[in-house]
Formats: sequence, structure tokens, C-alpha cells
Amino acid sequence: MKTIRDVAKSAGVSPATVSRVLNNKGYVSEEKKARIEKVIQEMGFEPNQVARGLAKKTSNTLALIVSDITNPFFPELAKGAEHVAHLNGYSLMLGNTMGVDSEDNDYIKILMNKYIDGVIIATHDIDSELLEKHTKMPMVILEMENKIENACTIKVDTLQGSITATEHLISIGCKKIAHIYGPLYDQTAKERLQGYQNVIHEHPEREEVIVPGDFTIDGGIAAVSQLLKDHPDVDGLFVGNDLMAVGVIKELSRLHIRVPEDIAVCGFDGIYLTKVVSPEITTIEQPIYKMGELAAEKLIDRINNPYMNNESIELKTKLVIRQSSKKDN
Amino acid sequence: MKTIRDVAKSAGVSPATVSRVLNNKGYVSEEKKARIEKVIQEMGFEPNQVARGLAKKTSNTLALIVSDITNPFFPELAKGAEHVAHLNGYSLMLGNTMGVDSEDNDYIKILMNKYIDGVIIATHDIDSELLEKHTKMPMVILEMENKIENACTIKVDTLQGSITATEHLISIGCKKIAHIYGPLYDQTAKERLQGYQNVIHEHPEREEVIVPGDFTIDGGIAAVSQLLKDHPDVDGLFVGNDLMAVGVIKELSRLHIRVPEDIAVCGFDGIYLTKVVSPEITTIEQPIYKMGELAAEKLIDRINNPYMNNESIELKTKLVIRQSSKKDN
DNA sequence: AGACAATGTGAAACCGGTTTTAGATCTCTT
DNA sequence: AAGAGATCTAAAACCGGTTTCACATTGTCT
Repeated sequence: MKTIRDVAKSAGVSPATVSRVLNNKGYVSEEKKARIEKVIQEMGFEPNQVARGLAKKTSNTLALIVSDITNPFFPELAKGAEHVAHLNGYSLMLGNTMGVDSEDNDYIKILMNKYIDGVIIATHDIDSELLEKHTKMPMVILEMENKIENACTIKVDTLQGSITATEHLISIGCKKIAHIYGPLYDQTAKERLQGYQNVIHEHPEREEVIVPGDFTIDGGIAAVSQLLKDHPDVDGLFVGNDLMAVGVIKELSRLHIRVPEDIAVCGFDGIYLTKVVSPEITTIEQPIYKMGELAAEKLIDRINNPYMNNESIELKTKLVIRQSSKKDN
Repeated sequence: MKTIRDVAKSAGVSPATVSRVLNNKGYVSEEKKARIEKVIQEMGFEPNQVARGLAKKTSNTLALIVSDITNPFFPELAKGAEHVAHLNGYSLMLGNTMGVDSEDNDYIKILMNKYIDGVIIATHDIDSELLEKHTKMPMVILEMENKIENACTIKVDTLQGSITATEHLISIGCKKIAHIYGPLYDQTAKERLQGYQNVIHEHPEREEVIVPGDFTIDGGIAAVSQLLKDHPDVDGLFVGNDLMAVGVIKELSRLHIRVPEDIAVCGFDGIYLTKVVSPEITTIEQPIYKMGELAAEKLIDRINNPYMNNESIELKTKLVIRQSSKKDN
């Protein structure tokens, strides 16, 4: 591998001057600049990122920490983030917290001593306050309550989305609408429940029926049994996320309960799985890929401009009506 | 951040000695070793990986390059690889080649000038020969024809798997079995086709019916129309991969063709999607997560022992019979 | 007792960049 | 014409580790 000193020697200048043209920073005469660029071309010189990182306390790397990359929400997010990162000359480090005993907040140490430039946090398993305390690393927090004043948050209008979902079920004529909610340490799970409750409570004649779930397919399956035991007359189901909705559809099909004729179903997230199962599932769609892109963009903004004010971005969701809630009668 | 010189000063030794205990390498008296370790503890010193990287031409990072992380095969692979990497003190860099105009083999440059220690290649978009030529980076190649003599290959017994699949369809009584194959630049697509053909040609009375596909859900949907136009009497379908099989199931359901009663379906890969749709899909299951783990393990082996012989590992597939091929008559 | 290997340690060089410092020129002002 | 800036450049220091080298000490074997 060629070094900057090789280039310098060959161009008859000092390494410092080469560095100046490399970084387009400081004074360099047009003549030397041209000469150096020519030599760089000819030698096929590429600056060593590790050496550069050591000197600049930088790594040109972003981290994306998710709880479980196997959850179909995250690959789409990751793809968006990786795309933008790559476009801007950054690499993306992937962290998967699920199944790791995060003794001593393992990942935080790595972020620090590898000079990771910024991190996108999409898991509850990272202690972002600790991270913020130890490093002032630029952070983007996804879909979570954010206690860090110095981090950018990206979320969707969850409350409005779940209101829309519930009202949609009402509008197609459902009489008794239940909600399967996710783990309540999750801010979004709470808000989705809240939205459902808001709508139900506006209608005094309606009964609130809620069942706990865990945001997994199996959780959805389990919730259905639980639900039907106590409320066999439910005819509309707003499920806390799409993964559970998939489980719900499966279980209802197994029980020969027709969707949407007997029970209409609406999920939340907009993962592509909703289009894969039959019936296809009505859902509140989030722009997941877009969120990944946006997260990386904002992160890079903050890296380049540390004094930028930390926005909190809220994206719109969209009701996508599919077979699982189509009662065209 | 504390540096090694801080530790040295505080322990009354030279940085070199601290480095020796850090790396457990070279002679250090028990007494100083204990003293240094105590100081490290107390100061909470963590060696800077970037500096270490520069000195050792190392990064403690593996790269995983996939074509599209959104394809459900890859997150599972990534999870396995990340897990093992993390356990061994490595980070995992994710590269997604799809949608990138890989001008100048972008990713190869990154791998080189970030001192990435090794790479798992699971895409056709990386020119592994070029990579091998420029760097002698340890590589593990997944499920592809490997032209590099110095790389470890991991694949499954694709030929046997597809033979098993085809024979399974025969065994449940299918009379006319078709195959939807994937893009033939993909080695596995070729082998899956080959396995199908081997079995069919063993039975002179059977007709070979093959239709091209592209390994996507939509590709599966398209292939069904194509197939049924020319061969409405097909009653068994070995689909080149699960993603297409999902599309097939969907399209058959739309056409009110019953699975398995009218047409039995068998896929290949073992992605969890096969368990999500109904009917659940019979498939040739590969140990995907395991493959990810194994890839990382082998890669780390090679990094630690550059002269290790480059194995070629072949894993067994398993026929998993589900609803889509259950003809219990 | 002398030779030789094994053990233990710090100074200095090194990895490959960036940044500071200091000095040289050149160009305006007044 | 002298002083103030702006432009340009190389040498040297620096980022935070590792490794080589040189030298001392100790132990072991004839």
C-alpha cells in the first residue's frame, strides 16, 4: 500500500502538503495541487482510514444498534441507513443486542474505542443515558422515548395512526373492537394502546377490550385464544404491530374464523409481511426505509455540525386498506 | 480518555511494559503485571482500538456483504454472524450491494483501507477475484461457486436437497412435476435445477417442465401464470427458493387452486416465511443461522491462523414437510 | 569461573495520517 | 518604505497504541 509519504516524495513536496490537498484545507498553490493530484491518480493512492481515524478521532463509521435484525422491521431500516451511509462515504456497523448479555454495556465500549462517529439506536437494550454521559457521540433515537436532550429523535405519529386504525374499524361497521397491545416498556406500544382507548372512550356505548401481547407472531397467536375465550363476539381487531397481526391471521384461519367477514383485522408498522400472507393485512404503514435513510442523514448532519439543534422529527403514517378489513357490504 | 502512557506513568513503568501485559506477550514480571492490571482496573482504561489497529494493521472488524438485507435469508445469516463476531470481540460491518452502482468496486476499497480483518461474501456483486488479488484478506464465501483457492467456502448439499425435494413430490403421488428455477448465474439455482432434472430423467415416463424465475415473490407469481398457461395439468411444483414459493402459494390461492390437493408445493431455503403463510410451505431447510455462525467462526479461525488450510464446508439440508405437500390419502 | 540462554525492562522507532509551528514570499496599505 | 496581512511550504509534533533494539539481570551448565 502506498502512503502519503510515497506520494509526497514522488511529487517532490512534504507529506503535510499532500494532506492539505487531500483534505482540501489550508493553502496550496494551484501548481503543486495539480502535480500532487496527478501523482495520486497515477499511484492509485487511497488514504488509510485507520491512520486518518487515529489522527482525527474519527472512523467514518456509523453504528446501527437493533434488538433483533431478524424482525422484519429492521432489515428495511438497515437498508435505508446503509444506503445513505454508503453514499456519504460512511460504513455501517451492525449491532444486535438480543441474545447478548450486555455485561458492562459492551456495545458502548466498542462505540467509544473504535471512534464510531455516530449511532442510530433502535433498541431498548442500550442505555442511551450512559452513552450520552460517557461520550458526546451524536445519536439518533428511533421510535423511543428520548431522555437525552442532545439527541435527534425520529418517530411516527403513532397516536394519530392508532386513532386512524381504530376509527377505520368503526367505519367499516365493527361493533366490538379489541386491541392487542405490546410490551408497555415500549413507548410506541403505549401510544398505540392510548390511541385505541381515546377512540373507544369517545363512544360511550363501546366496550374497551384489551389483551396483552409481545410483538411477536407467536404472541399474536396466543393473544387470539386468550381474547376469544372471554370475548367470542369481537368483530374487529386492532393489533399492536404487524408481526402479531400475522400471527392473528394465522390463528383465525386455523380456527376457521373468516377475515374480514367474521373479524376484521388491522395491524401497525407496514412491514412487507402484511402483503405476503392471505388475506393481506390492513395496516398503518410507517415509511420504514425512509426512516432508515432519514436517521442516517440526520446523524451525518449532526456529525458535520455538532452545534446543530437536535430536531425531533415526526413522520406521518398512512392507513393502507387491504383484504383483512375490506367489508364491502 | 485514558491512554496507555497514563497507565504507564501511574504504575511507574514504561508504555511498552503495559502493552506487554495488555497483549499477554513478552516477558513481564509477575509483580509488575499485577501492579499494572490493578492500575488498569482503577483507571478504567480501555485500549483505543483505532490506535491499536494502526499499529497492528487490524480493525477487529469483520464485514458481511450481502446483496439485499431485506431478503429474509440474510437477516438470519447476519444474526448468526454478528453473534459469533461479537462473542469473539469483533464488530460486524454490513454491506448491501443491491442498488449501489459499485463503481470501482467501492466496497473493496473500504475493506482495504479500513483494515477490515476478514469478509463474508454472500452476493454476486463483489468481484472476489479482484479482492483476492489486491488484498490477501481472509474470506468466507457463501453458497457460491468459488474461484479463489485461498478462501473458505460454505455451502449446503444443494444437489442432494433438490433431489430429495423432487423425490418427495413423487412419493406423495404427484404425476406431473414442474420446477421454477432461479437466475442461472447463481450457482445454487443451477444445482437446484440439476437435482430436479436428475430425478425426472431417472423416470422415462416423466416429462421435464421448467419455468424461469428470479428468486423473488413477484417472480414466483409471474412464473405460475406462465406455467399454468402451457401446463394446466401440473400437480407438483418444486420451486427454486422459498421466496418464489411464497409468491406461488399466493397466486395459486388467488386462482382458487388448492394447495396441496390440486398442486403440491415444495420450496428451498427454510426461511421463516414458509411458516408464516398458509398453507405452511414444505421446504428444504438450510441451517441459515448456523451458516452465519459458522462463516464467522471460520473467518476468525483463518484470521488467527493465516496458514490454515481453506476448508470447503458442506452442510446438510433437511426436508421439512408442511401443509403445502401433505396429501394424506 | 566463564559462557550462554532465559528473563525483564525502557527508550525509541514505527504504523500512516493530520495539525501546529515557524519561516519564507508576496501583496497591499498608509 | 515600513508594517500588516495573506499565501505557501516543510519540519516536527502528534494521535495512541505496538514492536524492535539494546542492555541488564538472573539462572544453568560445563
